[in-house]
Amino acid sequence: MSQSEGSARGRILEVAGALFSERGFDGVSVSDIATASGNSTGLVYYHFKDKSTLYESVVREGLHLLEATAVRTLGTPGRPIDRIRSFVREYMALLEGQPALMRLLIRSVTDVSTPPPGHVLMRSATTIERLQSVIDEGIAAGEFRVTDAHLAATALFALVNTLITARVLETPLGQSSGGSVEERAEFMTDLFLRGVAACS
Amino acid sequence: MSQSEGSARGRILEVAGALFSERGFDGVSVSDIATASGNSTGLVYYHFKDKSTLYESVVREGLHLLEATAVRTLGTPGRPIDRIRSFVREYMALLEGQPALMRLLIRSVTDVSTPPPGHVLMRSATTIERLQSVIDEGIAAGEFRVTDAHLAATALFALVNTLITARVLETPLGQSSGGSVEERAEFMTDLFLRGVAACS
DNA sequence: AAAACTACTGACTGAACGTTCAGTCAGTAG
DNA sequence: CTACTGACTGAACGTTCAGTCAGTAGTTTT
Repeated sequence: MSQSEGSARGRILEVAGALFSERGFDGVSVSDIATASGNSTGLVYYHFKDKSTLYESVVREGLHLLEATAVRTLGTPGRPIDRIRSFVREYMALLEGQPALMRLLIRSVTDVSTPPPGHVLMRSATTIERLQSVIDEGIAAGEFRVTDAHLAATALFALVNTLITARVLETPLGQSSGGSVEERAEFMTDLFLRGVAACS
Repeated sequence: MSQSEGSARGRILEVAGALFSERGFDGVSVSDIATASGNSTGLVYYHFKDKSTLYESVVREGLHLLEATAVRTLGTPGRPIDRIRSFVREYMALLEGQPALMRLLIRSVTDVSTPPPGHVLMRSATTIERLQSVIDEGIAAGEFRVTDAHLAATALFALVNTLITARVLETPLGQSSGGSVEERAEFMTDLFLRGVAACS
């Protein structure tokens, strides 16, 4: 909010996120970030201890967004089936709207050497657990019939992430999976729910 | 096979694959590869034009393995349902047996700057197309009922890849999705086939 | 008005990097 | 013995990078 304090810092974070997501941790120099944000390298080191800390801050910010979506959609009362639907819809819409975030997360998962190691996976695990407990509720309510709720939750999470990943990665190649986010989200959720449903 | 000819070259390829998969293109120096394979840097440049070409060779080799599996399992005659089952089983088993390969492929997909750009995605697209035509057959035979065969194929491909990815990435974190490859492959295929089946 | 503090600059350093290259050496064919 | 090859070495190159530091300008405190 304050003009001088935090303004440059915020701009650095923003630019760093865009660059890291496109070229990866090693592919971006501190000087790149400084220049692109209209600052000096010294200022970057004034605000962030080192390059790793800056990267960590960017990832942490993105993760917070996703987690908030999971909590909001899965945590509200309602039928399991509806909560899952709204989770998939909003989660996919969020990531589709921020391609840089999705790319950044994929990168930070694969770059074991990169900080924070395993952080993204840990957060993903809590989202999967949240999904799992909703599926467990569905089983208890007799709406779902599935032998392993955790595996089912993982599968759903996999579907959501990979469909978005495919879209994000295809863009630079000029390909397209076709259909809007909403359409693909619905198709995917239907597929999953049919696979998981207590077939009447 | 021959002792002197190709032996050093093969060793370099092997070591490069292991290192690239763990630390990424930028995280590994040519000198690292030379030292780890017991050679000089000069020899690496004797066998490979440059670092990019070496990386490309490693990725290409891995892709060939996967494509061969897809062709073999999906190309043979038989019921669509059985071909899909055997594809999932063998594809997942192959990747689970070679964690380095899976990691390398994920990396090469995310590292747009890295060579060959988009190559892995293109190959994935052909596998998805192969899956799609099997699903189309299933629809024609009245075994499947699904509105978008391409999207369904993408979803299946997503499931396979992400479940394996999860396993591969979890390992260094000491977590585990539980169950053997076969069990998880079967659970996953059932989920998918039930979602896609012409519910009787 | 002096001192202290915050935000910031840009020149600089030492290490590490990809790549090149002159040269060694075992082997082979004539 | 000569001419030649293909595999291989290791030092050296130019460049890039993360991180440092002395210093400046503006504001706030004493």
